[in-house]
Amino acid sequence: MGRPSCCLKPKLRKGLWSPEEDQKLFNHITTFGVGCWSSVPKQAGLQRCGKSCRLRWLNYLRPDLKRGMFSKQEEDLIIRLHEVLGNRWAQIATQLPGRTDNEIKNFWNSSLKKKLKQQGIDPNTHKPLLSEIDEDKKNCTSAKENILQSSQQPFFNNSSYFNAEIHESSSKEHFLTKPVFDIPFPLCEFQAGFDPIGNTNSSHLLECHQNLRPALDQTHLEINQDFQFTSMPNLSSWHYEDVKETDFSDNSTSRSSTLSFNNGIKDSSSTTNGHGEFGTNNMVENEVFSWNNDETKLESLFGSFQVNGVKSEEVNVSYWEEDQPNRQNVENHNSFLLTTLSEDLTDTSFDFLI
DNA sequence: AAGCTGTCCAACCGCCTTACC
DNA sequence: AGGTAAGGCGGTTGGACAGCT
Repeated sequence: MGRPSCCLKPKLRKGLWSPEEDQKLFNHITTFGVGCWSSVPKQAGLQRCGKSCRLRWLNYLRPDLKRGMFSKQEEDLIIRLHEVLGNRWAQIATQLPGRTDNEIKNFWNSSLKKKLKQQGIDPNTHKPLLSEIDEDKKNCTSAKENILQSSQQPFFNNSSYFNAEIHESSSKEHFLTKPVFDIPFPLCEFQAGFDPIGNTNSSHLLECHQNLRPALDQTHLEINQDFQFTSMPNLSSWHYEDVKETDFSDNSTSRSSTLSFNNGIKDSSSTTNGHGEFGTNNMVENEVFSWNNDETKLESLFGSFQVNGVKSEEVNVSYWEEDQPNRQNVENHNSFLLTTLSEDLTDTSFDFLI
């Protein structure tokens, strides 16, 4: 038996948050910042536990949240990150700006798992489902031939996502002609898509880098510049010069009324006191989320980095810089490439150079 | 229109880790 | 060193909603 839930304390509200509660919490956080969550309910006049307040803020009220449907790029990225990280939603969420772990988790459970299954991919292992593996075995002429093939095409053979639909020959060729470089990367788990005969050269990581980066870039580019809230109808009474009612039918699944604050507000990196006056809030700007740090996140995944204190060779990232026309090939990504990363990135000391 | 069913997602639960005393 | 509180995270639940019969 664990510790009793903090929400079991008497007089504490549970369940859905009312707009009034949202406003109280939002006003409190934007005014005082994030401090001790356990004291927030009392200070904000809420009959909630601190944990509930924290969750509400992180998953819903944070102004940096990106609402609406996941883009194809985000979808691809989630799949690939999941292949590496598993159900570590919080870690996955760090690579999707504006998305919460809860949101990603829900999206995975409700949509992506089904989609992968429909494609004949086991969402847990990211390998072909057993029935398909059996079918593959029938089609194989010999085990020897398989080994030969895998040694020549170390990842494609075992790739869960390698199929005619998503891998055009051009991208495949491009993949196979990648330069080789060695970095001291922890090779902890290569059960998915890794060359069974030990072809563990770092070109795979480079591929990972090269294929994922454009997707990330695209994801970041697509981040809505608007600063928006949903399901906070009472907030509409605030006065913003640039507030406008916006139709998000193109990209929003919100069932509630939606407000959008345009660029002017977001660019100010400011928060509101509820009266249309914006004051810079360091908490929002720096702690909760910093758009300026997006690049840092990307670099942390793909740029110069250190593993357990050992600096990598600087990765040549010219692929997406020189090969801009191929950016549309983002969808031809190779999800398996990330399997060259450590199974447990959290246990690895990454000293990223910013 | 009413009832049923499936889907989505916000929120809770319980466990683990960390910080502090 | 041990106890406690708080934060963080992943799994799960239940209500709201949409679609179908």
